Amino acid sequence: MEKKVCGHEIEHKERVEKVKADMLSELEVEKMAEIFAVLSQPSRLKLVLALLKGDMCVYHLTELCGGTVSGVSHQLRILRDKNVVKTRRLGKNVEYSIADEHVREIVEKGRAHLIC
Amino acid sequence: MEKKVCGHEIEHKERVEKVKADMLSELEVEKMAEIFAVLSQPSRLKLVLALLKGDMCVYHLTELCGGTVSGVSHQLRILRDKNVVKTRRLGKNVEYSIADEHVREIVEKGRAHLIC
DNA sequence: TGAACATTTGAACAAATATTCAAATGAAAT
DNA sequence: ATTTCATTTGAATATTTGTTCAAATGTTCA
Repeated sequence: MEKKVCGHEIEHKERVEKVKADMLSELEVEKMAEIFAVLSQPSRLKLVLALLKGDMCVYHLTELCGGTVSGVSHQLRILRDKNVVKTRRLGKNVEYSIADEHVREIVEKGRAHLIC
Repeated sequence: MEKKVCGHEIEHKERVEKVKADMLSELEVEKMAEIFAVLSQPSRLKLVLALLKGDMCVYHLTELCGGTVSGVSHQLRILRDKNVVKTRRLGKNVEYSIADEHVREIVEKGRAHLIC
């Protein structure tokens, strides 16, 4: 006998097991969450948005995004550790740039969601 | 006289001003960051991943994703407040589903970044 | 109406995270 | 070599955020 709604009967339990089977592993979910975590801080997202428009050194990023140079450097380190940005040294300066194009896509999708 | 690298000279200041001009507002960046923040918690992301496979009630989501019913309900509330999921009541149960397709796209992009 | 079930809420606690400030490192020029 | 400029680091504080437990709400069915 079938219930209209889930009353946690066996039938649904089987369905749950099926969905469970092709869920991502705990580790994969955590890795994925990290990408979003990195973009979830306005101060950091602002840095990424700025870098999407052009490569820049810490000083200019600070001018553009506010805060202190030290603070910005801390954020950039996190972005770097999580493969969102990369660096190259140019004399006394360090130039930051977006690490790969996936980042651009993720950010764009996020922006699209904003508009709705 | 032009320097090879940015020594924070006037020329670059102008470029910075130009980029600043078409940056998103503080509020827009915060709104955008919120979307990512919501997906940045493994426990929450797992719920979203599950719901992308099918609509479900709190109880089943808890079975699938672990934790306590109360905890899951708290997370779902956050997801709901941020327009990631929506609800409809079905008798005693509340069925959760993904609020809009943008969510799917964002999550997929995040997953793509994972693979690289 | 009251008993049973499903979900939500609030408050308290615990854990994770950003930001600040001072000091350290790295690179270039004098 | 030492001074100057650009960036990074570490430790401390402050803030935000997730999780838990107990109680409350809403819904159905007898």
